[in-house]
This record gives sequence, structure tokens and C-alpha cells, in this order.
Amino acid sequence: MVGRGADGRTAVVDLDAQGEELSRVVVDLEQLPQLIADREARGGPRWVWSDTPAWYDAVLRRGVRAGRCHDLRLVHTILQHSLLVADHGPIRAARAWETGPPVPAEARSGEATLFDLDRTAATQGSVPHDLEAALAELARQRSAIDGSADPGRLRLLAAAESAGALVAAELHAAGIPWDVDEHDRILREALGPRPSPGQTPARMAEAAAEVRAALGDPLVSLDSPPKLLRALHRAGIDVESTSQWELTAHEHPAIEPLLRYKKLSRLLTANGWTWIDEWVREGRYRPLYIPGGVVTGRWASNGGGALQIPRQLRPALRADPGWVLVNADVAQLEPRVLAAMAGDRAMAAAAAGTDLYAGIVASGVVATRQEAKVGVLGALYGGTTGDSGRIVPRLRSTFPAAMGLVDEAARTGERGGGVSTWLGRSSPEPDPAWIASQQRAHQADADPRDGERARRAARDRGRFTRNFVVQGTAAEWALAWLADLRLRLARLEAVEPVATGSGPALGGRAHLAFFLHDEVIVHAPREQAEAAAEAIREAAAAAGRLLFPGSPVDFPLDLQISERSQKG
DNA sequence: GACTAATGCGCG
DNA sequence: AAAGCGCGCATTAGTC
Repeated sequence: MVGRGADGRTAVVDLDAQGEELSRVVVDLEQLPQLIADREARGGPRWVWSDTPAWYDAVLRRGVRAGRCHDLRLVHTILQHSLLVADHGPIRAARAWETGPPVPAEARSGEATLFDLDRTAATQGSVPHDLEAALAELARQRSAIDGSADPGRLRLLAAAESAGALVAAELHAAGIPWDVDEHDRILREALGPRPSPGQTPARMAEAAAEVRAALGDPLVSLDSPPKLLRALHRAGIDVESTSQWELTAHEHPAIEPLLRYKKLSRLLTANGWTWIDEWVREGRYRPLYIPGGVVTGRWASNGGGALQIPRQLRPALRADPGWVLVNADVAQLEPRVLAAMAGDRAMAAAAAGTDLYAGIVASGVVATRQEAKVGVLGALYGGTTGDSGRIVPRLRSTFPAAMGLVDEAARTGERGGGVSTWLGRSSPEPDPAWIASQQRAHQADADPRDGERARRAARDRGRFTRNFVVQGTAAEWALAWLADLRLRLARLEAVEPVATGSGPALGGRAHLAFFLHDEVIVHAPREQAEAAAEAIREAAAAAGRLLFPGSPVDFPLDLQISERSQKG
């Protein structure tokens, strides 16, 4: 346990299995990295601390890594809602550990101040960092987990979530190796030369001129949806919105250049030259990763839209000289997770190859891969109309266990109930307005429109809980994958050349550089590329065994080794 | 000028 | 307005 002592110095306490204090040392904050390094060299404990970035960022900057941790803030959030916990009283009463909104990137990254815990503690959304508060919280969490319906699963979830926090801090420290020249080349090819500030790039201006000519409206703004919509109507194009999906359905000479303009405009505003100037420093893009930032347990991110890097820009992710990127993503993670959770033997059989959708076609239930995909997505998201509404019922008869699991999750959500992932992360309660709406609809004098509104709200929530159990369990699988992978990579030898941009703790050996729900990119010295690829594969297999021991479902990867990211 | 909401589109 | 889940971010429009 690491915490701030009453004297303001840093206390490091050894605890036994019951949480009793065995020994205590008190050091200045600046000595913590060395202390952690010494202990890690002798095997390393599980470091318990209030909040991983608050303690670990500065440790990483000194070139020291921690092997395992328990993040009190993240575990508190899980236990607060988990339906496996029998008595939420003590956890929920500890209001200081309720997490506020994530701290914006500007508040975290800019300042190089070491160990500025006061500033962190003063920031909204932070938790107590002092030792006594942390000891008390750890005791509450132990008791909540030990007394829960499934201590084993919650312990696994606490460990996986905490390992994710270490990975997130390390990803931020390492950054994504980013080739600014390649990014600029892609921009120039699409948009034309970089214009002076306030000017429109040439290709965009050309497209805009074509649109205005075709609409017979030389001044219309293409950047204001209401104005554009009125101009489209005046030109006889009958659309309800200016979204590309609706526009593509219409025939008019203005449509093609307008869609082209929108694409270019999006590229410029989201990931143009301004983005490069703001987010890339010394060959690295360093977004903030926020574990548990999504209710389902997926990560969120902050700073530059890290989880939405367009496929078009993937070639700008480029390894340092002498290094390579090992890019791996799981094929159809969510349906595989569903098959494993539900113990659906037919679906597991369909998943036996590398392409689950092809396996579904082979089972005979649908004719084409496209139908298999639409049907599976409809099953996961709750599609009821169109192709998906037609195909989902067929899947229901072929994969009864898998469909039964998501259908039951949907029914529970529609009733206002809660659902849980495989390891025990639970959905949030319905909000008071939702409950009030359901109650209003059940009153004797209810307006029929209230009834319809309430049914729609119930179905909406059903689709959310339906997806929650699968998306959330897939996120748990991914955490287990990351957790295992980072330890395997840490066991590789440190080598030359060092990737200097990746920081003192990571630059000497293969390290994670990017993570996106079901995909990882490892930045590796060329001679460790094969070892890193093997580590990624072994970690995926280990994650499957850890979550679903004995399950026939496997998790095959698409994996590539190259200097540039190949996605897309 | 500072704010929130709505729109639209990128990712899984 | 993707047919259906989860996000972040830039921009415009509307409000104070």
C-alpha cells in the first residue's frame, strides 16, 4: 500500500493477507520510484494505491515500472454497482471515492511537475490519496468482494481493471510513434497544399464551388446544416437531414461534390495540420487513455480523438528506425465472447475457424457472409427491422443458448432490472425519469402517448442491457489480454537501439503503443518482432483460458509486422 | 463572451 | 435517419 502520510511524506506499508500491517517505511515522494524499483527487482508486491495515474505517471517518468497493482478508485466504481456484491452499504457510504468526471488532458500532461499530488487531490474527480483513507477503503473493498456472490470473479475483475490502469499510464508515457511527414503527405494528397490560416484548402474549395454551381446558389454555406438543408430543398433535393447516408440515396449533380466536400472537411477539421501541431511532439502522439471510462468497461480517451483515428491516417503510425509495429486485432471478438459466455456449442462450432461469419454460413442458417454479419450485429445490438429483423429469428433457432443470453439481458433491461458482465461489472440503474415514465404509463388514466413513450424507452434500455453484457465481457477479455501481454513484453531483453521517444521505462524493449477495444499495436525492436508477435498470440490464448476455462471458443488474431500500421 | 444542445462523422 | 450498441470531437445555433 502506498499513501500519503499525516506528515505529508509517502508511506509504504506491507500488509498480510488479512490486511494487517506488517511493516512500514516512510520516504520522501522523490524516493518512491527507487523504492518501487528495488521491490520489483525482488519479485514485486501488488501495489495498492488510490489512483494509478496520480502515483504511477511520475514513477514511469523516472524509468521504473510496476508489475501489478490494485487501483482503489477503479475497483470502488465497479463494486459500487456490481450486482454480485451482497451489501453495498459500506462502499456506497464512502462518498469520497465516487469518481467524478475524468481530468482533462491539459490538466494532466502539460506540466512536468513531479509528484504534484496536491494539485491532483485538489482537482475535481479525484479521490483521497492519504494512507489512512486508502487503508480503510481497501478494507471495505476486501469485505465487499469476500462477501460477494462470486469472490473469484470480482478478484479477477479487480486485477484486470487495475492492470489496465498500468497499461493506460504506460501507453500515455510511450505515445504512438507518429510520422508527421507521412501525415502531411496524406493531407496534401487529399486536400492540396496546406493553406494559410483561415483559408480553405484547394481541393475543398473546388468541391464547394461545384456544389454551389449545381445548387445554383453561389453563396450557400456548406458548413451550416440548417442553411445547407434549405439550399438542398430549394434545389429540389428532398432530404430530412444533410447526413451522408441520406444524401447518397439521392440523384443530383450536387450530391457527389457535396459528399466529397464533407469527407475533406472532416479530415481537415478532425485530423488536419492543426491536429498535428497540437498533438504530435517529438514523433509521438500521446493521448490520455481512460480505463473504465465507458459504462460497459471499455476505455475512453481524451486528447485528439485517439480511438477515432481514421483508417486513412493509419500509415502515419510508423515505427522508429530499427523498430517495427506489430499490429494485431481479434477477429469477431464480441460474438466469440457471447458464444463462450453462453456455452453455445453450435456457435462455438461456427467460431472454430478464423472467420466466425463464414462458420455461420457453413452451418446453413444463412446464405452469405454479409447476412451472417448483419444477423450477428442485429443480435448483439437488438435489431428488429430490415435485413437484421429478418435474419435474427433464424439465428435464434440455430444458436438458442447465445440468443437466449442476450434476449434475457434485453428483457431484464426492459423491466428496469440490472445485468452483469461475465466477471461482474453491472449496468447502471435506470435514471429516475425512466422509472417515472414507466410508472406513468401504468396508471389507470394514462395517456396512450405516454404508454407508447414508455414502451419505446423500455425497448431502448433493453437494447442497452442486451449489448452491455457482450460489450462489457469483451472489454474484460481485452483487459486480460493486455494484462498478460504487458508482463510478457516486460520479460523481453532490453536492447539497442532505444526508442528514445517512448520514455526511459519503455524505450529499450518491445512495448505496447496503442490499444483500441479489440486491437493492439506493439512497438518492437526489429529483432524482437517475432517474439512480440508470439507474446501477443500467447496472451490472447491465456486471456481465453482465464475467462472461459475449458471453453472450445478460441480467439484468433489478424497479425501483421511492418514499419507502418496496416489497418485499412 | 461563456455556456449548452444539436448535428454530423470518425472509430470499435 | 443507418436497422441496432458504445464512444470523442469540431462546428453551428441558441441561450444567458
